[in-house]
Amino acid sequence: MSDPLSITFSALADPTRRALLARLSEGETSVTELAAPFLKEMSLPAVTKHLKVLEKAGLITKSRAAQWRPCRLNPEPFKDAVDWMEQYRILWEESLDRLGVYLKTVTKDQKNKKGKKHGRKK
Amino acid sequence: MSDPLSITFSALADPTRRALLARLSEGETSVTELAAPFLKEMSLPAVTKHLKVLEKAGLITKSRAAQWRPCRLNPEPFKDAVDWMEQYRILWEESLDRLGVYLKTVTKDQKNKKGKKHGRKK
DNA sequence: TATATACTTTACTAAATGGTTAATTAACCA
DNA sequence: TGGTTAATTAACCATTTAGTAAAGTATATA
Repeated sequence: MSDPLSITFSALADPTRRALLARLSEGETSVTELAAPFLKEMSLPAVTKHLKVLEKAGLITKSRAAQWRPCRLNPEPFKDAVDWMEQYRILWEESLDRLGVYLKTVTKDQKNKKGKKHGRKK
Repeated sequence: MSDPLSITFSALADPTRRALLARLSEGETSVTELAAPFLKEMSLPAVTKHLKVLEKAGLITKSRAAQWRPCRLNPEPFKDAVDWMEQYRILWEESLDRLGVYLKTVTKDQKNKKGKKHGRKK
């Protein structure tokens, strides 16, 4: 699993990393400041590792300023992931629509039925 | 890592699984037919496992018809993932724009410079 | 120079992931 | 009944992932 899209989705598949990205969408910050909200749940090296995952996915970049490593967002790989999803979102919403139409057809004379599952026929 | 969004992104973080979803966006099919394009690269049980990952993420559902298990797409969790991404896409495209403006400011009197890195000042 | 701050690296562990082969279940068909 | 097709389950293995504690590096500051 080494293709860029997989690496991006994999990086996004963790709540800590998504929270780090959310924080970074407000602007550049240091590792310590990024880590602060998580230090009750995990250690600083754990956050460093998460940042490394994001960095390898190309979602963030680190620079150097004295002893700090300011991190900033790099949205490009993110855009590729959105593009992949949008490509199918359309199709899938259509298929949802088709399902909707189908359900409407099937249920149009069953207006008093409440349960979504286990509905008996006729 | 057990929250729905993480499970969804994790399910998408594999090229085989994305290809399975792509195939399913054309319509319902059996496991054997879904597996066919991958049987040079991996075994049928491997595909079954991938389908199980997609199923646990709620991205597909399986029904039964004789000895076949037709699979179909279930786009709902996928939409949640798109929604999360869209939420930040806007912000991040804005930040790209800001970076673009900034770079334009910085480089407007350096039109003959070629290297992006290691550029000497003045 | 010594100490504090900001981080990273190393070495280790437990659990999850992605694959295998072989056996098993389930339905259909002759 | 016996055989074929469709798919899953079981048992196993190697690799990756996510965390830890402790040591190390680099910069600033007193």
